[in-house]
Amino acid sequence: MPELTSRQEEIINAAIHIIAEQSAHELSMRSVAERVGFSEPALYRHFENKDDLLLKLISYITQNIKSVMQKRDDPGKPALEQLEERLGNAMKNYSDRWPFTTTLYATGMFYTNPDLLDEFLSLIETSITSIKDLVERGQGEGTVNEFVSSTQMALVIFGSVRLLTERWILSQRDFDLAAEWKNVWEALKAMIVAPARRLEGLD
Amino acid sequence: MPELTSRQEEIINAAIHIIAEQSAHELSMRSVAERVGFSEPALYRHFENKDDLLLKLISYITQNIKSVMQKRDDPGKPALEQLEERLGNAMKNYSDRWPFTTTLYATGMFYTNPDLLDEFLSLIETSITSIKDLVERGQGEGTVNEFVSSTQMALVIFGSVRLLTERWILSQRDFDLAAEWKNVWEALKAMIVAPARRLEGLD
DNA sequence: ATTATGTTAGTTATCGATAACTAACATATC
DNA sequence: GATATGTTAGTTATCGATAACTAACATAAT
Repeated sequence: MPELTSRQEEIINAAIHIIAEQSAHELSMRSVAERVGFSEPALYRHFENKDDLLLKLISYITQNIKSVMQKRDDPGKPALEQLEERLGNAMKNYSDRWPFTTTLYATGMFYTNPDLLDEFLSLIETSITSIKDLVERGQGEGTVNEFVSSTQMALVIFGSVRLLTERWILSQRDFDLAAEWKNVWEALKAMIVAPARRLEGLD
Repeated sequence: MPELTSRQEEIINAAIHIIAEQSAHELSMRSVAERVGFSEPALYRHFENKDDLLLKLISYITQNIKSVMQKRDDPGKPALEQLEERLGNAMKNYSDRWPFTTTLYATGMFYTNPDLLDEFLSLIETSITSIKDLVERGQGEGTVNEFVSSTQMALVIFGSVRLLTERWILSQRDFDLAAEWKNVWEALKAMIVAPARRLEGLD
């Protein structure tokens, strides 16, 4: 996680808004300079080259998203509740900071740069692991079905997060992401709870 | 679905291989012409412009993927079996025709063109609907949990498909997609089966 | 306190490379 | 001999990047 100067952050935010409001292939050193309000060569005072800017931009975004998913585990609170809260927060964050979200999805695999690929993979693996840990604790607490592998369950849950978000972006954000997530989560919860609970209607 | 001449198909396949083996932003009329073996202006005999090529390329790919997901429903076969077969086939298709798959994910949201966005949205909605229909029939047959909305269930299932595939691509396809899907599907099946069946271990 | 020196952060002008695309011409096929 | 399909040679626009320069400011030496 590279330390950014306030100028770098300012430039990166300009770039993010270009990608989100226009498109990824309209992102150029020129368009960024124009948006941030000074000349193009000045950007090279703050970033080595375009790739450097892009890499720092991506890790700026992934860092932000990771920080929401990787909240400290509060052992006092039931795992299932905590998972619900964490995913709800993540969705609210996606929604509030939609330029970040849009940029993340827009640049997804656009680039060949191996450092960028690593950044994406790491974001996905971090998110899945964070979910998996809570799922496992939930299995220990008897609230989550323990006959399904926690790894697979985490993938299924995070897959739902990603797909709903992708549809939201493709539809130009024309529905309420956080509200729609509540519906998906209710369905998901019914699918992952421990069998006994399910029959007794304790969920 | 535009009819393609064999030349157009040849050019499109060259473009797909460039995106898959190099990257989306190395796709230019020049690189396509080079790969297909003749000069750049010749491409304009077959496509109006780059956007036209790109749009036909995307719909060529989505058409191919849709055709696997939209198989005719065989009412004789149990819905759950049929769903398993269809998703397995889709995964095998993703794996075998990986340049298609990689291209689809690489161009995902790269472009602003509304026609391209529609093409992507349509692919996702078609896939989800196809899954939803089988889920609903499964609920009618009593094999699938009917207390969870079929729409949400379909989203969860297709989300798993997408996320696994995305990880596979990001990891440079370094695991066996179809084999890994079997594991995910087993977990998924345990999560969607009807409660009674689950307790009786009839799955 | 003033002068000398160095650093930071901006400017304009320009480079070579490459992008998409076009006009004019050539050839082959039916 | 006309139509389809290719070529060569060019245009214009834009890209990332660099060179040469300067204004503003901090700090150190005299």
